[in-house]
Amino acid sequence: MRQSQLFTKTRKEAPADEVAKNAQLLTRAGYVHKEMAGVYSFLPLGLRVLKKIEQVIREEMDKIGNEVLLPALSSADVWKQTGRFDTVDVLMRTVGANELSLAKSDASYVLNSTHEEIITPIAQESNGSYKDLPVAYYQIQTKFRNEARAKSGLLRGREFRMKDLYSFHRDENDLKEYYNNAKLSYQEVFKRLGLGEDTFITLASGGDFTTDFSHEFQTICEAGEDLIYLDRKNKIAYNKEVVTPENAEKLGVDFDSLEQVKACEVGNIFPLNTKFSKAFDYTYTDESGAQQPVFMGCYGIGPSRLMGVIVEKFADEAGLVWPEAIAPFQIHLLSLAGDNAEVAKEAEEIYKELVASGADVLFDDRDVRAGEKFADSDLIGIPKRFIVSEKSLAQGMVEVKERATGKVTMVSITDLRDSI
RNA sequence: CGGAGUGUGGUGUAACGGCUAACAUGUCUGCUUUGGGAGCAGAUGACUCCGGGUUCGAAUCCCGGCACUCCGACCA
Repeated sequence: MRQSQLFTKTRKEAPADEVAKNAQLLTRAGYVHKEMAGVYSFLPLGLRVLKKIEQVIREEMDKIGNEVLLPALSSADVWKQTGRFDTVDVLMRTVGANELSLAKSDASYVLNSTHEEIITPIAQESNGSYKDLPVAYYQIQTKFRNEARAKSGLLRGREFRMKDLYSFHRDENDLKEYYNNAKLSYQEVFKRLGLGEDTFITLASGGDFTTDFSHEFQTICEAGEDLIYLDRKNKIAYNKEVVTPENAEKLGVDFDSLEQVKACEVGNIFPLNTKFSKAFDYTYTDESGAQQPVFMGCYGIGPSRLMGVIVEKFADEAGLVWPEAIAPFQIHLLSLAGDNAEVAKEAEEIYKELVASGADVLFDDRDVRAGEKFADSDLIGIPKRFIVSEKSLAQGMVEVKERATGKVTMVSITDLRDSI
């Protein structure tokens, strides 16, 4: 893509109302635009990153489930059926045509904050036999949560992207087996996103559900909202909310001996057991013809929050720094031509060859000074920078600079062409 | 949802209750410059968040609302 065609521009200063590092840099670099607190538009660069994160997740989830797309909007009835219509305070309730009441209890519709209420009846329709189980569905979609306090840029939004997977099983053992397997898939996702070393399975409260603990995936991050007690040696952590004398005894863990670190929850998995199948009266027929309750699990990852976490962890003073797996482009080609037509022509040719070879490249073909191109390139944070200038061309070279390390190497144009 | 703070050109800031709301940046013209957001000249751009009130006079003081940010609560 040509940078002259990119419709966003970079800014020297972040808007005063953005305090979080991720929001400041993503806004300055033109990746996102804030619509209101906790609600962002994803602009071309930001959308490319988001899609890449989602694609990594999709590839891993395809190994353990079937992708679907569920509606963001649903009827209030299904939420009333599980009793969560009145109890979930982040639920966004809304009304339809001809409805005047704004009382939340009168709302006919819901902007979904999670999809157990939607997927359970769907699964029920097609999976009524033991032969159909286990089965798992997932989606990557926009969720709504009416957070009382949206904050920290992409880290806690009122509208955000989420991958949610739901699994259905004939009994608790089968659920457990799948659940443990899902844990491994999650670890693979975070590893591929470059967060493997700093992401830990963390015991957290079972929340609303009938379980002792749920499992969170917490990434060490100063900007995170959670405090975890980390046992690095055993690669496990405990959310502060479960650090109690009773749990110390139950788990046989001395919490005081553990390292306390701030972290951000990037994933969460719950054994739901029969909570939702009971609400919808979802049973399956076993081998003997008897009706049995279906056991469920749910598994979430927040792609847009991950984007924020990755910015928080890798960015430096000069701007964003993307891991290759999710960078908006792999190569940032800068043409420092000035009025040297030969340099411009050479840069143009290299660009065309890169594109023809399928390389993922952003070409700064703008007629601006070198300093501005460097500053923008640092800010945008593409992993590799290729610089074509009078200086480098005179030696038949292209300068290659790594964004993350600042390491510079000179590569001959012939070698570069060969490697393309 | 409790507490605190802040709302001024696209962006960042300034302005004692008193002149035509100032400066920087951005954007547009022209010149100049060309390896780290360079320089010169000109132009463009604001019902000072909304609604009331006090006052001869309000960006400024008061009341109400809304929005944003931070701390806390919450986060199935």
